[in-house]
Parts: sequence; structure tokens; C-alpha cells
Amino acid sequence: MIVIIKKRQMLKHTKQKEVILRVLRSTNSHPTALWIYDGVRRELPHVSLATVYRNLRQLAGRGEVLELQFGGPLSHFEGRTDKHNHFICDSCGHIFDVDGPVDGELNDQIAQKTGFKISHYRLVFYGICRECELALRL
Amino acid sequence: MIVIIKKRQMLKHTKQKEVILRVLRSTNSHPTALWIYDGVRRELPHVSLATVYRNLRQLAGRGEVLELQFGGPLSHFEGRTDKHNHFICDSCGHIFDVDGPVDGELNDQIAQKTGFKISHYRLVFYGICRECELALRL
DNA sequence: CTCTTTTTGATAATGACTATCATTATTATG
DNA sequence: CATAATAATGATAGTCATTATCAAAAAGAG
Ligand SMILES: [Mn+2]
Ligand SMILES: [Mn+2]
Ligand SMILES: [Zn+2]
Ligand SMILES: [Zn+2]
Repeated sequence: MIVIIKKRQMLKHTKQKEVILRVLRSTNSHPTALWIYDGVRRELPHVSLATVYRNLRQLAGRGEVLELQFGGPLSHFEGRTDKHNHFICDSCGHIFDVDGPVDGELNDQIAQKTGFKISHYRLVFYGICRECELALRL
Repeated sequence: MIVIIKKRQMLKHTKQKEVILRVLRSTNSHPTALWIYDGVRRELPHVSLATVYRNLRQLAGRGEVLELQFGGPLSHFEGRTDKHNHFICDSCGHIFDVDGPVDGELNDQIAQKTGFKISHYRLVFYGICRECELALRL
């Protein structure tokens, strides 16, 4: 019998990790890895894009940041980690935060109807944001 | 002044398009392009994967099928085009259809709160399906 | 049938992300 | 501090789903 003991890996604090997290937290938008990379480079010009991806993945795995994947080809990240929803403008593509509706309600409603054990949901609204609405009215 | 008149492109009916649509509609699951490709090949052994992707894109653009992108690396397609939501099992990965909740309600609720013109939303639940729930209980 | 336009199949290209690996940085320990 | 153990980094090659390209074939109009 072979027993594999997986030692819990010690995380090491690095300048890169710190700056990546700071850059991401400096905005309330939902930037891509490349945007974060550009921000980090202003402080650490020799940072590698792979390092940005690596750290974002690690941070997301530990729940310190959120990775968001809407339909597009690239991942978006955000520093805000409390539960909230999003609205994406079909015209300008901007991603907005949307609070609530009350969380448990939907889960319970669906759980009852389907018999599934529901842990969470992802809710994204689409439409036209106010700014675009005004611009398109011309 | 240069005027560019874009003629509306005529769509041509092909055997490939027909089979792709039929294969997709033959299941109530949410297959990938590759799964559909395999199905189509049983009838048209020389079909190209590119043709499958091309037609799925065209069909999705015209609303005849739906393209679904959850977090993963590949797109899923489905023939059911009426509004409904999905549940994805964290354990087995299976995608289930989930009907309702009442559609307009959420839109209105959020539209009122945010001032956005909301056209639709995408709602995905996550958790453990009944089959996995039973299996995990052992 | 003939002309025009779209589609096809084969294959190369794209692009976001991940793996690899030698080197460097961080932490633990003496 | 010195040393060893281990994790992280930067550079770059690889992956893989999807898209672009293009000559040849098929579909539809007349
Ligand atoms: Mn957000
Ligand atoms: Mn469905
Ligand atoms: Zn907008
Ligand atoms: Zn399951």
C-alpha cells in the first residue's frame, strides 16, 4: 500500500504578488490579465505576463480575488469578493456591478423545484447602459 | 463620397447545415462542437470540423440554436431556444435545464434599481445533482 | 445550362492561457 | 548570519479551441 502525503504548500510572499493584488484592488472595474500586467509593469518593469497569470490563478483559488468569465475569449478579474451580480452593456461592453436580489431566495426556489443541492448561482444581465442609451437617442 | 451598399447575403441550404442542425436537435443535452462533429460524421464522413463550427456560428447568429459559454474552455450548443436557465453539477459537470423563475420580474427589478435598459439575463446555478448527491452519501 | 455567390474541406493561423525549467527569492532552521 | 529547503520568477515553448484563408465544389437565380 502506498500512502501519498500531500504537504500543504507554503505560500511565499513576493513583491510581484503584492503589486498584482494592489493593482487589481486599485480599480472597481473588471480588468483582464493584460490590463493588470500593464499596471504592474509600471512598478515592476521586468515582471512576466506568466507571473501575472500564475498569481491571479492562485489568488482566485484562495478566494482573494474573483475570476469572471463571460462569453468572450478572455477572463476578467476583480478585487471585490462579496456576492454580487453583473450587467454588461451590449453597446459599449462595459461591465457594471449590480447588487442583490436577495441571495438565498432563488437558490431555495430552484432547489425545491428541481431537487438539486444548489450552492450558488451566477447572474448576468445584458442590455444598454444609461450612457449608451443617451448617446443612441440622438 | 463613397457609398457602400451591403447586399443582404443569401443563405444557401446545404446537406451539411441540415445534418448539423438535426444532430444538435436530436439531443436535449448541451453538446460541444466536437460531439456534434462526431454525430454528423456518421452521416457525412467527409465533413470538416470547420464546417461544423461555421454553421453553428451562423445558426447561433440567426437564433436557430443557442451557444452557451460557461467558465470552461469550450462552447456548448443547444437546439432548445426558448428562455430557460441552467444548473451545472460541480461533481459530474453535467448541464441540466432549469425552467423559470418568471422572466420579466428580475429584469424589471434590476432595471428599476439601476436605470439600465435590460434586455435579458443569463442565470446559472451550481451545486450537486441528485445522482451525485446519492453517490456521495455512501 | 450559365453565371454569380455561398459553402466546403483542408489546413494554417490566432490568441489566451499553461507548462517547463534553469535561476532567483523567500522562509525556516541552526 | 549561514545554510538548506522550497516556492516563485522570467523567458519561452507548448496547448488547444476556434477562426481565417483559399482553391474547388455546390447551390440558387434566370
Ligand atoms: Mn463585480
Ligand atoms: Mn438548456
Ligand atoms: Zn454602454
Ligand atoms: Zn452530478
